[in-house]
Amino acid sequence: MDLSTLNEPQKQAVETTEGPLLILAGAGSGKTKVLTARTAFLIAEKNVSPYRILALTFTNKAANEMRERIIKAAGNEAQRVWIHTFHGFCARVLSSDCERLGYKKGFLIYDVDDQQSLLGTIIKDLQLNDKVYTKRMLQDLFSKAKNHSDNPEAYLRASYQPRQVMEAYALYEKKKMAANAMDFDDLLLKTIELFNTCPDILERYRDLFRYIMVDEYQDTNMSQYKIISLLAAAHQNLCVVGDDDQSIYGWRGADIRNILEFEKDFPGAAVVRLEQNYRSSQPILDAANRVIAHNAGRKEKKLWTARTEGQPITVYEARGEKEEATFIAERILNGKRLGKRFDDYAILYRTHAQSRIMEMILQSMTIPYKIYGGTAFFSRTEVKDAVAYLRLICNPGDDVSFQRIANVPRRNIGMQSLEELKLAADKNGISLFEAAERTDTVSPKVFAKFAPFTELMHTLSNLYDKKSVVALLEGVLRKIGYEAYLKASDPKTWEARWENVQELVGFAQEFEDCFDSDSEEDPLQAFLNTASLFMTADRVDEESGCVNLMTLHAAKGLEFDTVFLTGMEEGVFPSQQSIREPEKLAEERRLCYVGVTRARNKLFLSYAESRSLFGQYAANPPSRFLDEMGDTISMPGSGFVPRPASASVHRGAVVSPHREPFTAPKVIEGTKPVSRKPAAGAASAAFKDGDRVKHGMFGAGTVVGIEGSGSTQIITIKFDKGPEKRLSTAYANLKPAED
DNA sequence: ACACTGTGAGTTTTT
DNA sequence: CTCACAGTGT
Repeated sequence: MDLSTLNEPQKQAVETTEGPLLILAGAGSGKTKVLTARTAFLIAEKNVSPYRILALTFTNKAANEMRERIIKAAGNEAQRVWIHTFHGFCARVLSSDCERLGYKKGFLIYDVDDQQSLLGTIIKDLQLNDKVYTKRMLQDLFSKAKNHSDNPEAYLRASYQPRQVMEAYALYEKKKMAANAMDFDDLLLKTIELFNTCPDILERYRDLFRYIMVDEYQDTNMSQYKIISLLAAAHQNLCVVGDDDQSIYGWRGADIRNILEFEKDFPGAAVVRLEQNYRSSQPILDAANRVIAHNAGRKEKKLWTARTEGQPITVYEARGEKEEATFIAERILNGKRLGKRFDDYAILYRTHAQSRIMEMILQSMTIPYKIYGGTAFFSRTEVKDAVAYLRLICNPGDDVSFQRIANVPRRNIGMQSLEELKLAADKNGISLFEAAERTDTVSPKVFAKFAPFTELMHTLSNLYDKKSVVALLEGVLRKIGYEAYLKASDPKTWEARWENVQELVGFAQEFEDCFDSDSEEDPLQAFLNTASLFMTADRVDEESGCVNLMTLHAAKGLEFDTVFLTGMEEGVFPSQQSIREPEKLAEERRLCYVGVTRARNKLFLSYAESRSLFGQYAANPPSRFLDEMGDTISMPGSGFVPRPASASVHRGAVVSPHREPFTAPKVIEGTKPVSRKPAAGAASAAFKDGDRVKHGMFGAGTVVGIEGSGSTQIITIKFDKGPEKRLSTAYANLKPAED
């Protein structure tokens, strides 16, 4: 096998096949390449059967990418390598043996929306104060408990949760069991339970998987750690890849200690550091290294690159978020003129809320963009409705789905009828569907209300030939007149919604094409579980030629030619709720590190003097992360005074809501504005290339570039002492030099 | 049963 | 500001 394209540490990581191995893979250091090569090496050089290799990832995307690349490197037999997400792997393990835990064959997977609606009924059932006990709060609490302990109930009790919470938890678990369903966290926990209570099953998998690899190890939680440990206990051939500096999911139960203490947990572990970065230029890496150095307790590593030359990082101070957005949009248009593509650009922000203004400005300048994240495909109402029909056909005991679609499309079934049915079902210990079909449980009136629905469901069930999910889905949509229903319910959005439904059909088709028809599994069953484990229908994302907008979290694992890191302000990034807690602040810093290292060639950091938050203007000082980057970046303008180290800064001050609007005067490129309002300082003076200027702080320099005009004009100056700087003419203290 | 109106809350979210 | 949801009115 040819390992010549690998560098020394990479080669070492590939060739260390026996025993525990920790690969500390810095950003952009080629970890996927190493994982792929390592798998190919095991198959080709060590004669390991592909199906004895288990590779675990977090996202479907990562799993797919790895599968593709492994097949490319090791040939078709590599298809039999077990490459799964943690949840997908657990779902697979459980689907063959869930009966050993008291589940019926073919359990359902409840996603967050299903959980929420179930919790909603529980809050009602237990008559909890819904101001104190919200769906969201219970969901977070239960998930936290399940992420931190394999005995969530004990965990809740140990944290002194009130009786109400304990009761809600018990009922939640009971109802889930009654519906033969598991939530995402259960998939992991129940797998542990299965392994612990059925030694024969654990033995089987231990024996099967001789080599185990885990991607993004820094993001594993307690359950995932336990699953890995159980499987790897005998042979210890466990290879984990990760970067403690990129651990950004602590708030979701990821335990950074898993990676920090790997060598303790698996004695004799080999450690390989991948520190050569193949992605970014030196200036970008310098800034990244500087920021992350402010975190304590790291696995020390220093990224380096052979690309020692590179464009300097640009820091931009905007007055408000509109100006920030305008600056970015202009830069992109400018780049486009110079031959860049729109999809070379990524705009990153801390929270989704920040995307609004960005979108607005991009739209107004007709720059195509796409937003990652937002409402996940399978969370869309119309998609969920359609899926709920399939779920109810598959499992009539699924009360969550029953409630969702009993009145969709409208069948004149309201709260009243539903409540009576629920009561009856509860009393008799049967499902809503069963209760609706029995004349002895509810009043004739209510029975009559549900009769058309239950009859419909029987008709729909008969459409299913146990072979084609697509045929079933299309039949269901036709029979319920879903297109007409969408049209009637919202004339503005029905087309997009119907498209989503069609997309679901497409997804089903894709699934069917890949589905092994010889398998004993019911295709519908398998389809539903696959769908539950997919956040997004990835194919929609293929659109190219667009500027990429996403949160910093969503950017992990991606790279772009040019990255704009926006909202670099205290209280925004780092976020307000993280500032006080050192652990959380450290995670924000890692998030910053992730953001910076997404850029290949050019990085922009921007902040706004004030921005509108919840309808008010809040002025925030520049992010401490800018300070922490030190002289690897240069701060703009004269107005910048380093933040005092003490916390005496008055945070979140609300400044006058009557500030001037941030709109730039509309001018045609090249003409001199007549600024509608004189900008602060000496800004109205016009500069041109080659002009000598004097800056209040940086001294004398030469103008080497001008972009935009009016209050958004940016001027690039090469200062005699020091580097190039980009300044806003409106705010920088600039004067024409006399010399 | 459904449409309307007022209130309150508002990170990040791989599965 | 802007969305989600609970409560009110027809």
